[in-house]
Amino acid sequence: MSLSSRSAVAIHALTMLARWERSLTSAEIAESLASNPVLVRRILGSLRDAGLVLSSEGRGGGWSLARGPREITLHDAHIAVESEQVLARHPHPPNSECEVGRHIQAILEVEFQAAEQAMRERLGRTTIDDLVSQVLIAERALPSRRH
Amino acid sequence: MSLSSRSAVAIHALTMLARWERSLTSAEIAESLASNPVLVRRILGSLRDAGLVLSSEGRGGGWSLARGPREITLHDAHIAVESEQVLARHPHPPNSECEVGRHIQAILEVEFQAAEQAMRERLGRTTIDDLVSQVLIAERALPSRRH
DNA sequence: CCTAACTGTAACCAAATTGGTTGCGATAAC
DNA sequence: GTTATCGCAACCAATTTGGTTACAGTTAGG
Repeated sequence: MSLSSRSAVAIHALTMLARWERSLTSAEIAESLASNPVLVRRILGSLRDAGLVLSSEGRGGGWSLARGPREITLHDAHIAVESEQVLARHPHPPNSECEVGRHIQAILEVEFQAAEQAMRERLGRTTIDDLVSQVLIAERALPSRRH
Repeated sequence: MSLSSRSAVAIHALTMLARWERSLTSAEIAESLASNPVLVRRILGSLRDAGLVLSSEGRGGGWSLARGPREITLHDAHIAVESEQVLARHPHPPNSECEVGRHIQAILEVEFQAAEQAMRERLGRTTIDDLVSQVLIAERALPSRRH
């Protein structure tokens, strides 16, 4: 299988905040995700720790973007909620008495980091604002009920 | 966390097969991995299904490369043992009554596939032969005991 | 033909992770 | 002070993971 879906949830939430341009509660976001508020607060909490969103407590509180949607990339969201390693390394060190075992970890580390970097670089090219634009385009393409 | 370490194990095994240029048993490979033969057979079984290695049963049997080490990339090993998706999608479909929920899955799918493709492309640039070369170089750099 | 050395595979295990949930305390607006 | 919100700990079932045991099937060699 793959990683957790936290990235998808985080990006979904960020897109909502950028789309509606107002503070949203964890309940509102949870409804769109067909999930529940606690899960949303968990993930948005990571985004807040990473400086992507702001939260305010108490009545009327909720979540809002900490910077413009053009200044938040999918990569920002990804690293905020997910561990750095996407490709898992050896579960434990190989046998150092084997010539391959002695060196493979260090060699693989370089290769895997390069591959992960390529993925991050691609994620970094799309902003939350791009996603909002795409949502609006997709919505316009729907058979409208207004006429 | 990240994916399973099957890729790392598969690449390790392929590198051994290319380095020693002879048939190896799952026990020999397991020893280098500090793991056990059944696990190795499981993973090498996937590599065989993908056409990367050959196995022969019975006494004197074991595993060997099905093609030259220059014709096997890290990407080949990766897709042979791991599911395609590296970035997890939504755990379940979002609420289609929300404008963002309606479209985010399809939009994210394109972005995530592009990011995964970038990673695969990078993995595809390194061959098992490259790793063997790097092992030999690293080994030569070690303080030798022979003099 | 028998035995030893292999692969193949099913069954099982403990540990970790995941998405989800409940409960409750803290905070702030009204 | 009541209500709406976040913050957080605790817990849960399901899944995945690396690992292990057990054993059947296959092949080479004596």
